[in-house]
Amino acid sequence: MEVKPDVGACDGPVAVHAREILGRVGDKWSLYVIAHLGTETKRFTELKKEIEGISQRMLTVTLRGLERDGLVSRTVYPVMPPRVDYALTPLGRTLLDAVGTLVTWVETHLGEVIESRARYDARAREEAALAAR
Amino acid sequence: MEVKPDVGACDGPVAVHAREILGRVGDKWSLYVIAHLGTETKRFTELKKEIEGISQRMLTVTLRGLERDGLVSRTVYPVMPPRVDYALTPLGRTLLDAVGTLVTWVETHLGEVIESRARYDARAREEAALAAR
DNA sequence: CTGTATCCGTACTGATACTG
DNA sequence: CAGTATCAGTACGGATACAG
Repeated sequence: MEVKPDVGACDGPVAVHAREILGRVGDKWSLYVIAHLGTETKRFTELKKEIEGISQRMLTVTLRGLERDGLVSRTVYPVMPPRVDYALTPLGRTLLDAVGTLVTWVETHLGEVIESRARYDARAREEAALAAR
Repeated sequence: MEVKPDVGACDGPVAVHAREILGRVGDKWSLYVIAHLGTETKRFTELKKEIEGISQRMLTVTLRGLERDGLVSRTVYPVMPPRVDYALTPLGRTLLDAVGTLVTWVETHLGEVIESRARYDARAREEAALAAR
């Protein structure tokens, strides 16, 4: 796929709003929620269990944001105990490709990034030691 | 492309570190810097001018982070006035696809997201007004 | 079960001023 | 030109308690 090297270089409406959208998609949890939902329908507690480390609050906040943006649908069943289903909307499902690409990239190149960090930090420590003299 | 619906569902090392990597890639500015660099080499000020709204500090911080992760190379020319060139490394260039997919998605679906937000907010206001009685 | 409300520490951010 | 240093405001994120 061809990459557009000049996102936002033009100052049209797209550039103006692009950041807040990426802010949603790129925030700490949204990508995880989207990836975990995939094409399935899941309940609140299912997501909570599967997405390791997310707090109840953050899951709620993230789901609300995604719902507001039309990426996730929320279905409440008025039963006791309550039951709420979440699923990607058609719009949300169009994001799966992009998310999948990113996730695959991370899985593929994670090792290289970690090694690069280690090298960088080692070099930084050396230079700091040198400068101390 | 096939999406893996269960990122992090397994609790291996990938799941452990995936978030910090996505944290780098998905932070407020990294995607912009990567997209703007593309396959070109650019100077600090060029990037500063092209990426609307970024502060000098944040551009520095972002570039340092990307350099640490091995995604961006930094070349200093010891001349007066100083000149520093930035470019994507081969590793960084492998990210262009993923970034491009996301950027394209945003450009394509931005309108739908904004409309959805407007609808959601309008509905929320109605319900708030109803509840006030 | 699926939330909401609140508190509180921290990390991020931008503005500003200064340097080689 | 290309940074670094500092500081103050804010938004975020987690823990906890409580409710429908």
